[in-house]
Amino acid sequence: MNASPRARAPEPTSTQAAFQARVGEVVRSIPPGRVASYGQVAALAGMPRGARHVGRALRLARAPMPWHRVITAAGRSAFPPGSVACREQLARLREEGVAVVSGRIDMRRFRWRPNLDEILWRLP
DNA sequence: GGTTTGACTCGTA
DNA sequence: CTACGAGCCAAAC
Repeated sequence: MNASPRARAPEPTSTQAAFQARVGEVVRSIPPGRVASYGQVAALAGMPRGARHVGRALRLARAPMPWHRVITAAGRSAFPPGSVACREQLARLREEGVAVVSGRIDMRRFRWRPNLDEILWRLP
């Protein structure tokens, strides 16, 4: 056994792990050519006001996932304008056919609208 | 313990 | 249209 609990490698609690796993499921469900806001992903992952936590979950994510399809509710990249991450995100979205005008995306056109089944599948 | 931080959001001006 | 502030909540100090 591990005699020193403090020596244990930093692992997420079951709650965090569950949330992060759900974020991963939701994000991987976003089809190419569509985008979702952080708040939308948070709600679908079971945390209605956890928009900020989605960002962290994506940053800490180990498994590859289409993180570039998650943008702010205002239709912009959450990364600083002009940053490498921002440009890569917008470039990836453009490759998928998402129109990016002045660093902005029309959420009314490109926002992912999961059908009822997709929503129900990830309910607890 | 309290305080700050952050890949956010929303209302108000 | 942009700007600002309050609200949000777990992690990191």
